[in-house]
Amino acid sequence: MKEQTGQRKVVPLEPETRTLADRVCQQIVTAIVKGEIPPGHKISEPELARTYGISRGPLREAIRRLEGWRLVERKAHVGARVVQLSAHELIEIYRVREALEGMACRQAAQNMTDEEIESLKRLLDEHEASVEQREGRSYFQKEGDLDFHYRIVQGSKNSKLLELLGDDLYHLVRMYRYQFSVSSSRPKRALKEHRQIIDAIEARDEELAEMLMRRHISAARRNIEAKLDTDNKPEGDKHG
Amino acid sequence: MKEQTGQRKVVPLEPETRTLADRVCQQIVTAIVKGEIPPGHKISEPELARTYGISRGPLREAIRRLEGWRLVERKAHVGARVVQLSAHELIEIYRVREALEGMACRQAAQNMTDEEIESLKRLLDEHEASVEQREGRSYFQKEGDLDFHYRIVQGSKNSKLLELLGDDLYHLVRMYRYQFSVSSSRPKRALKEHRQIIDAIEARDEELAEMLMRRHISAARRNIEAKLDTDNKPEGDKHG
DNA sequence: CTCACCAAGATTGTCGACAATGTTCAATGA
DNA sequence: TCATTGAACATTGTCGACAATCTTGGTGAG
Repeated sequence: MKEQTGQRKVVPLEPETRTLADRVCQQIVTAIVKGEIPPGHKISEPELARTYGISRGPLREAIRRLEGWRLVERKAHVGARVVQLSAHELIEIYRVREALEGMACRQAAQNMTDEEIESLKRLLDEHEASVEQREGRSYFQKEGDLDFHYRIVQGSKNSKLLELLGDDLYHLVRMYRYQFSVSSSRPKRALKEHRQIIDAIEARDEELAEMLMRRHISAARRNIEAKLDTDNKPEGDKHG
Repeated sequence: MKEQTGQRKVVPLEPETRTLADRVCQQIVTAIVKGEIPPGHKISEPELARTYGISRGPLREAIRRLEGWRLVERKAHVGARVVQLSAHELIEIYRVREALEGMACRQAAQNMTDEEIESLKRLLDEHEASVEQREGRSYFQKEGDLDFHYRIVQGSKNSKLLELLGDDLYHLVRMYRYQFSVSSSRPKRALKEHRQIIDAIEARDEELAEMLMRRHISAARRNIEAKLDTDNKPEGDKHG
């Protein structure tokens, strides 16, 4: 607003305005999501404090916020652990996503700007190129899929939806995608479904958009269920 | 598991096993929800530390968890404030509730035990008595309504749903119910809708149960929208 | 040999102090 | 008169130390 008050540079340069706890919180989230700190693993305060070169104060605050996000669970006088979702809970998350993102997609059909739609279509073009080239790096595919979903939720213009999905559920989904390579098994199929969805949004067909998104996530859920079944049943008991 | 190891009393009596930060966190939540700390109000660390008689350490951790729950917002080097929802955001929450609790109600029709259904029906009997007697204490009515919804969500047996609704959204809903006396305007109507819902659940009619719940919450949302309209429109601008 | 008990070590919880940043308000000059 | 500056104050951020609790390994009795 007021930039010409003096001839000095007014650009604050954003001099690392975030607090230590904020930064370390983000680092821990990344570490958890990437699987560097696996689910169920103990979060040792002295160890992490040494790792990040900070004292335990900000670290504990970061852990408390992660606790609020339900990425870690804490027991008094015992310590914090990364949450470990059962197969059942992972399925539950996908059911919640089905309801939430179905609604998000409906609202996105109402509220997304033409510009956002165009941008999202370009993103899908990139994904298609990536899939066709079969670069083998499933990383892009995994993150790309959530990028798509994230943008839909953004397009719904419902901030509460964005908080719930973006801050709570997507972290967990990401985390378990890194762990087992879930849901990247049918990239072409998924991409086709993404295109259908954005087409419905572009046509402002709320009904269809919601239905397609629900079906898309439902398919992903059944895909995981099948995978979990084949992972659990045939091997009997491992490492006798 | 092992209880008879010695002849001493093994009952731990739960000697205040919770941590200071845990207890003060709950106290702050209560204070916020009851409106003792109103929306948008500054959360002063020295002041609260004096109030609760603790040091700033545990207090800051409690605030960080509340930040994760999105009950407070924090700006670095400035402080934390209780979230202040715009009318638009409150409506957004009700839309999210519509999707989430609709699904919860469907799953409750699948998964609630007969015992839980009976218990919930008895709760509605209590509510009815309360409404008929018109005790005037709207407190029970307000809390009673959320009790009903909470039990439905519990009955869905979907733990993620319970976390999202019970820990995140219901706090906010409660908070704004205390603030303006929202949605207690049609207690008889609401009670009738509750009865319809539990009847559908008892009949294991998933489709109907979901539809009734969505309609119930949608009606509450429109009720709020109307209230907000009449609150904002007629007065023009208040206090010159 | 097994189990209970106990002591030492490690980890978590709490506190007070200091540093860094933001805010307020009075004094100054145009 | 009004905007700007800067200094004093208050608040937030970070740290190290101590207390409380849990865990672990060893010892001894049955």
